[in-house]
Amino acid sequence: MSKIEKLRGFKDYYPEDMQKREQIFSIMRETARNFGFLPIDYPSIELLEIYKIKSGDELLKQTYNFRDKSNREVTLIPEATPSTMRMLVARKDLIKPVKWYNIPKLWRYEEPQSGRNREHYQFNVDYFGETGVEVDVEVIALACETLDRLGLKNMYTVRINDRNLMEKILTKIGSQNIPSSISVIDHFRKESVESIKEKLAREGINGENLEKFIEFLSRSYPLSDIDEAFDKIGLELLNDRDYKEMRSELQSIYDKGYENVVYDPSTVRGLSYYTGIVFEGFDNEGKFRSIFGGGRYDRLSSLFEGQETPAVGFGMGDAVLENLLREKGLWQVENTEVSYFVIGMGKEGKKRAGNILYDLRRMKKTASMENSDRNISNSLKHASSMNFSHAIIVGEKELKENSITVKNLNSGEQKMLSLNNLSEL
RNA sequence: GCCGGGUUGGGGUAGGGGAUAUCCUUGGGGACUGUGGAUCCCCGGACCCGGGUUCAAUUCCCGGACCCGGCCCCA
Repeated sequence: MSKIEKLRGFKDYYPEDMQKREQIFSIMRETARNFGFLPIDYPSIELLEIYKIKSGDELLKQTYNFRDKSNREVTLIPEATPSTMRMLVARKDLIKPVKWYNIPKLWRYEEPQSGRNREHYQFNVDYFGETGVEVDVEVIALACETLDRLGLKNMYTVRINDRNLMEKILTKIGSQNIPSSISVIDHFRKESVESIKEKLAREGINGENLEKFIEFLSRSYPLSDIDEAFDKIGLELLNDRDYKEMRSELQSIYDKGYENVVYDPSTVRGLSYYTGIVFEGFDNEGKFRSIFGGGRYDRLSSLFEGQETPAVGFGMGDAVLENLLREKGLWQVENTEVSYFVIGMGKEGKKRAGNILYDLRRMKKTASMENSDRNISNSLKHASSMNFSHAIIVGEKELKENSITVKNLNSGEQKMLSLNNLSEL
């Protein structure tokens, strides 16, 4: 075993996996572009300070931070939002709305576990400067469309909720501490009902209110069941503005063809800065952590010394996505690319093969050539195991006739082609 | 930071206080100097690290590293 070891929690990517990753990333980029989002990028290291603005010590403990040679406290970026915010508030001339995406590498210093490494990529999308149902919908729909294009249609469910609505419910049923109650609800699926009840009781939620609320939390609601659920909990919220907005968002997402979306009161997201809609995507079987998550955070920009700018966005990590795609048998790359392996025989043959190789490349064809002294049998074996779609053979016969032999390695068919007609390939 | 389970060639494994460490696969080569995937043959390649016990440790004990999973946290 080598003494040069990989760092804990990091992963290598060999071509067989890297090709799939690149394919996934191009689907993400293309989908974002189709939705009118533009690419940005930012450094992988930031001053530790910018994470202190919106987060507590807990996050700082989990960053890859260090002092640089000028003794500045810096960190490998643990999340995308602060850098994006920094860029947004630094430019006052940007035309609104600002629609940005990117796929940064992020780092977190914590114990590796399933779907979580110390380094990962996150597809990050943000929409700044506008509010309203259709804005939220656009962001959620982009997440859905991306997953659909990855082949996951009907294999995931988006759970949405609204922070404002949740706060109204909590107030009405007697919560004395909204943020603290939110964080109890955030653990709803992880802890026993008894433990949740006990904690909510401590927040001031008791009696019939508590029973009804627990029942309300216990399931999620497709479009058809929401009114009934809100009627049943009896808080007279059916005509509430936030309720109606949440409801029409659900309706709109559904109408756009993304039907696996439900209202889920237990989806609240742990983070304190969300101000409106929050959402998370899960695989239908509930085997993995969330595939993506996000929400509206209209007040965050003001913490970065900018004006208050409406914002909604999501992050989609590569690790859970990879787990899910592997489980669904969607991790293979179907190699449909046409590629050539040029085999020259003898000194003259090799020389000619070399020239053809570069002609092919200038024609934007993918091509390599045999540079070992193998016999033709082994060369073909090699070309085949390297997944070339075609072999081009240049031997004595071809040299004489100024031609090449093109062999399709999948079908076995082969034909002669004059050098003058190389463009017919 | 905490808890559980692991670690034998590149991958998957067998074994076991003393032996040339098993088998499959991958990789390289050949049979096959102008036609691949089959078959056969040959070759290369491993006991995670450190300490302890012992005449002797890859095997037993302790510690560490790493891997898998869980907790905390989740941006």
